[in-house]
Amino acid sequence: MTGDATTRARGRPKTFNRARTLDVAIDSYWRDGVDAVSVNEICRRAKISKPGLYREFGNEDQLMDAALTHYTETVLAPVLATLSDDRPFQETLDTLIDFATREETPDAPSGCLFAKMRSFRWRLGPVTGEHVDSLREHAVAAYAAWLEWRANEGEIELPAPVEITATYVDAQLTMMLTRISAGEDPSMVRAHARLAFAALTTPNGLSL
Amino acid sequence: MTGDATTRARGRPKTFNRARTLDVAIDSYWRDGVDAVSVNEICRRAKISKPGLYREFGNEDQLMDAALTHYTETVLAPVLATLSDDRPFQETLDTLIDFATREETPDAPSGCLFAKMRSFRWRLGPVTGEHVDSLREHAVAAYAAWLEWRANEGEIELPAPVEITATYVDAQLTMMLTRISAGEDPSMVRAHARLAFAALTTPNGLSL
DNA sequence: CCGATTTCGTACCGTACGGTATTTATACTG
DNA sequence: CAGTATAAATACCGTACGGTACGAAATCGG
Repeated sequence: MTGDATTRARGRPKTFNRARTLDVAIDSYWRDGVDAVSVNEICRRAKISKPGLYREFGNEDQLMDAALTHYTETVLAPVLATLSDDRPFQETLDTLIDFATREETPDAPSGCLFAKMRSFRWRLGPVTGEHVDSLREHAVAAYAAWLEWRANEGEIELPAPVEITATYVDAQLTMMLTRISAGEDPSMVRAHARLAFAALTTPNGLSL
Repeated sequence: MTGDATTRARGRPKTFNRARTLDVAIDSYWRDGVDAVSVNEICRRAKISKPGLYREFGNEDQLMDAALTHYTETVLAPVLATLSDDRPFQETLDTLIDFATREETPDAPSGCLFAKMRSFRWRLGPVTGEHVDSLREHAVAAYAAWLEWRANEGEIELPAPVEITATYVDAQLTMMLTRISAGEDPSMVRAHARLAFAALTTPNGLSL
């Protein structure tokens, strides 16, 4: 019936900028940590009123969830997608390490919002919390598929059952992200990554 | 002049039990996390009044510092002391891993208060914060001395300069403690420890 | 211009925090 | 039994939090 491009407005036109608010929230959570940024502070930074934010997102839990969703789509998914690229094991691994140890830039803080949420798992609301759990499972499954693939290609030899190796990769990358966020020296973290992933790249695995 | 066993009291006798309050504080911080326990909550659990606690410890920062001091003396120091024992490398390493992956007991929560404070370094007050920094340096130095000792004995071959290897051991143990506190499966964490420390125990080190 | 409709933000609610002013309780001293 | 010294806890301070009631503002159809 209403053939217009957008549905014609009836009352006061909406001025709330959801995308911009979400950007501020993501940047704040990412840069300063989920626990250090309040809803009040996000409203201050985004220059919006608090009821405006609550009308748009519902509550703090759903705001975080929306931030995590958008972060996943724009940042995390491309990284995990590289696990499906048919490249040498070491190249893909280096991509992961580079992501985890990336230095801060004006538009992208160091570390990873998802990793920060994981380390605060027990403080998250139910929606965000379960979202984090599911993302974690998804990431581990992606690592497992990648590792089995490269093992079948004869490129690496799994030093332990694939579930254990995949969660090991996940744990090591998460730790690297945490340490980079904590301000540790990226070159030191990268040096540790070489040690941690030697278990995968040394031909004989471990003798233990 | 006052020859009595204890100095005779002049006013109302002191009933505040410092040791017991400190025990409650340590257990609370250790079990629930430094960030999750308020001064109010510690007073509630210790059944003391808030001014009483503030008279005894000064402020929250100094209370945490006192808790960390006592925890270090009673829990941490004995563990670090094992690094000076003349035992096979693998035995001492197993001791460290056992400490890091210990299950919770009624009187000792899993994880490590020091590790929990480290992950909250930037939220700590100045006193506790610098205490944590200095403890960390002390621990890394102890790891470095141990590693060099066992390398000189020909028991292991350092896969990287000793400073890097020592901080690697520190980082891995800290991560294990963090994950155990987060409720992860201890057997999984131990399996990952075997992978992480393979870089030290495999004869050839890494080929990377 | 007048309601009807929708969105806006000010001002507020209850709670909890770290920290303290002040009063009350308990002892010794003369 | 005063008077003094010390330590106890009640009751409060200012601030910040997550969340919302409610009236003001802006656009519509008539």
